[in-house]
Amino acid sequence: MDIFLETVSALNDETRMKLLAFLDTHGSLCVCDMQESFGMIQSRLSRHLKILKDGGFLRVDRCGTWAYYSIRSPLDRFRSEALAEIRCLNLDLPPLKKLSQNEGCTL
Amino acid sequence: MDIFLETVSALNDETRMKLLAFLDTHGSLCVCDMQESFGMIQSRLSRHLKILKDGGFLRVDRCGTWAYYSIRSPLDRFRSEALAEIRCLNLDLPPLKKLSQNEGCTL
DNA sequence: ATAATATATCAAGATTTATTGATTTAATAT
DNA sequence: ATATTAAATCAATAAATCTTGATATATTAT
Repeated sequence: MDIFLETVSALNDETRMKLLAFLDTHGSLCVCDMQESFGMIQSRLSRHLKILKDGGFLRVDRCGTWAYYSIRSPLDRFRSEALAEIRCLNLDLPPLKKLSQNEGCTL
Repeated sequence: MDIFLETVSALNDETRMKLLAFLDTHGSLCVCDMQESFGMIQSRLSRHLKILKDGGFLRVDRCGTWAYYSIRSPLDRFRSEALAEIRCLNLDLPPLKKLSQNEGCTL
């Protein structure tokens, strides 16, 4: 029960739906670029990303101090359907602002 | 967005997951029987059932003062997957206590 | 008409979750 | 070593949700 509730409650937030849609569109992004794109403070983003990761939606690749988040693949059926629903919502997403000049990492 | 969030937040509660599992097992039930089975006060159940109905999971058939709730059919893909997940959880459900002597309604 | 039953809704308090700003940890650059 | 940058975590407050008890509405029974 708890595991599924954790998955559901990860979905249960407008900010997190937009983050999923954003990562779905742009692939792998570091926290600072999402922070810049969404105009949110870092602690807020970090918390939401952790909830999405714990809910089984995201993977993290660490590279020095950078953390690159992306949508886990493959997703199970429930999470896939959730993502499909989110795609259909045509959420109003901010433009991607890439600030990080992190050439050292190849993911 | 709001419609899908309403669907997700309907799922986002342990009591409501159990109600879905209970109705999935027993079919169509009136509020008073669920109230008796779960040992919950009526206003609490009524509220949760409304949230599940507004979230698109349940239908209601009214019959005099009785309201019979059951799982909507057909469910769309997302809600079907959610129900499938809930079935797999093997939730600890109370035994069904049927009190209502409502023979007048044939649903 | 009155009483009893089934359900829905409302208001208040309790609980949970989200946001912010500050602090911490760790890696990189000077 | 010091400063800077990226990210995570913590504590306090704000906001949303859940629970309870009371009330309202509507139907059925006497």
